[in-house]
Amino acid sequence: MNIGEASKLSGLPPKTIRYYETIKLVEPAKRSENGYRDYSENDIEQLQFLQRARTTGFNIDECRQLLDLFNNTERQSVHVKALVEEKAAHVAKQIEELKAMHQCLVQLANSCQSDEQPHCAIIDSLSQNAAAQHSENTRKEV
Amino acid sequence: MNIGEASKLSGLPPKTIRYYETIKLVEPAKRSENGYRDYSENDIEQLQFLQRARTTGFNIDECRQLLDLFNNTERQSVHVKALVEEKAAHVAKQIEELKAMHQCLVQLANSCQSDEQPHCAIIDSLSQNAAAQHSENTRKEV
DNA sequence: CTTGACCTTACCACCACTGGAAGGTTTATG
DNA sequence: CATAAACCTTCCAGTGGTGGTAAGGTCAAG
Repeated sequence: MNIGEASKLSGLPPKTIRYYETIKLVEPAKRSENGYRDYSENDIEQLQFLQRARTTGFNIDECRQLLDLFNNTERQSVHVKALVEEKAAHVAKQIEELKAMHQCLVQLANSCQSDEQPHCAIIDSLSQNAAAQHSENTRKEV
Repeated sequence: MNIGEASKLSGLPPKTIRYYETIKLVEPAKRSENGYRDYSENDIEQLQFLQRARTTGFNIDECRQLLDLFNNTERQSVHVKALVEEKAAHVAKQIEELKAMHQCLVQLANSCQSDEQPHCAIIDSLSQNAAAQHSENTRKEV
């Protein structure tokens, strides 16, 4: 089957499938006589696996490891779980960072009196002395 | 002052400062007779402003807008606030997405019996039919 | 005089694609 | 049968925000 159909079945754009081949994430597909890539059922499975793993949040390197485990019938499930848990911990950390960032943004927004005047506590806060936002009269000594 | 000191005062690596110049995020710095970049107090302020805005989570394009507002004494604080609130909403959305991803990973990890056997519910779940994980005897008809 | 710490430009690499150009092949339609 | 549309191919460039390196100029200290 051609790359177009493989794309539909796997949910990955043709470009991405070719890209995965160039970075050796998947084996190069067989070629038909006309030079077109020709995908087997097994190839499709791998591509679907990758599509799911990517949308689940694994990056290419992690997908490579998962795919190795996927293709290795000697695998031990404890290894797979370790990989997933590591990833979960990483995502949890990202969430914490974003929460902090969000909190910071909300505080900034709240500090602004939001009118047609040029004076803005957000600008003050991002400029010069971050301490300024802690004093009530956020004065413009700049 | 040279770029090294500007770097220390602003918290931005010299590379990043030069990069900001090439993408015209900041005005090109004056040059000393020897060709070295020469930074003024005002330049440092702008760089510090950028450093804070970046670590607060604004990307380059958003920094460009913030910097315009920073430099525009005719600004209306309501515009600044709008920018920050938009960003906060965006970050909130990112957090939700990551939470969903985290939830998915945790479920995957929990579904795995984690032993030395090759059979693994995580692999099953990422491969072929996601429905397989719902049946108890996740058989290998593949 | 030499060493080392700075500075300069310019280029490649990263991640995970995505878009486009230029060209070959197949299929559908007139 | 001619042509056009829809495929397919490879290759090149760009994204964001640096990091790293190279090759070279400048400056201060011993």
